[in-house]
Amino acid sequence: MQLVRTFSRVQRVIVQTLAAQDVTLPQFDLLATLRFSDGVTQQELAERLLVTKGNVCGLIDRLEKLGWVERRPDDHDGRVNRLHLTSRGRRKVEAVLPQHDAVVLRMMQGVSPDQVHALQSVLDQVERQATSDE
Amino acid sequence: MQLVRTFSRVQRVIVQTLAAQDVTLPQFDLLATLRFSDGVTQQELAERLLVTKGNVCGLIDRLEKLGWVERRPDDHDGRVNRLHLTSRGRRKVEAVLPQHDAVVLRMMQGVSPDQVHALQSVLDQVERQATSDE
DNA sequence: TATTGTTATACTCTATAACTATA
DNA sequence: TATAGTTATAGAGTATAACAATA
Repeated sequence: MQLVRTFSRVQRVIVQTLAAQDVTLPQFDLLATLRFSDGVTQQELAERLLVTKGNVCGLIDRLEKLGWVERRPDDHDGRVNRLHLTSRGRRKVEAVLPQHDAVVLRMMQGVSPDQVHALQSVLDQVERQATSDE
Repeated sequence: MQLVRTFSRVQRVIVQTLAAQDVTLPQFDLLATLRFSDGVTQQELAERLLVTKGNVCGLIDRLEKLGWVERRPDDHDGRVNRLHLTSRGRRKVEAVLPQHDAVVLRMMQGVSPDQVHALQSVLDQVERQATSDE
C-alpha cells in the first residue's frame, strides 16, 4: 500500500522538523490542541489525542517541567484540572507552527489546486471512516 | 493542517490493528520489506527503513527472539549478515498483510476510483518531495 | 459507586556514541 | 582506514492496572 508508505515518510519528515525545534510530535499535538482549546480537562484531552489519561498525565508532566503548560484546579469540581498554555508555551507553539506548515506546504509543492481540492475531499472521507473504526 | 491530522488518525488505526495481531508498526515494516527483499543486509535495511543500524539491530534481536527472522552470515564478507524470514515469519506476515490491507481499504471506502487515481498522483508527488527533504 | 487524575511497571522505539571484527 | 554490526545509555511514548481524592 503506497498510501501507508507515503504517510510514514511524511510523518518522519514532520517528526524530524519538530525535533530540530526540540518538540516531539505528541507534544506538538498537545500544544496545538491547547492553542485552540485552552482550559480543557486532562480527560477531554486524552480523548481528543486518543491516548489514556495516564499517558496524558506523563505528557503534561514533561510539558509543565518545560514551562509550556500549566494545570489549574477547576473552580467547581475538585477532581478536575484545566490545562492552559503559559506565555512561553504560546510563544513556543506560535514559533513552531509556521515551520511545521512550511514543511507540509513544501511537500505539497507541485500538487495542483485541483488536486489539493480532490485530496481534501478524500481526506474528509478517510477521516470519517477512520474515526468510525475506533 | 488537515493533512497531518488525518495521517495521524490513519496511522493510529493501523497501529491498533497491528497491535491486535501482536505486531508493532516498525516490526511490520521490517517483515513486509523482507518479504520482497529476502537476503538484504542490516545496513541496507537500516537505510530503507530510515533508522540507524543500531536500531535495526535491536529490532532484529526482538524479531529473532520471536522466531520470525534469522541472520545468516554472508559467504564472502565476514562482516555482513543477510536477513531472511523464517517460515513462521513468512506465515506471520502473510497473515497480517490481508488484515492490514483490509483496514486501509475500509478507510478508503466511499472514495471514488477517480479520486483514488488523483490521490495516487498526489502521493507520488508528495513522496518525491518528502524524500528529497531528507 | 463513578469519575478525575496520579503512580507504578514493563516494553518498544529512537538517538547517540563507543566498541568489535573484518575488509 | 573504512565498513558492518553490536552494545550501552538515556529518554519519550504507550499499554495496563492499581491507587487516592472527589463527586
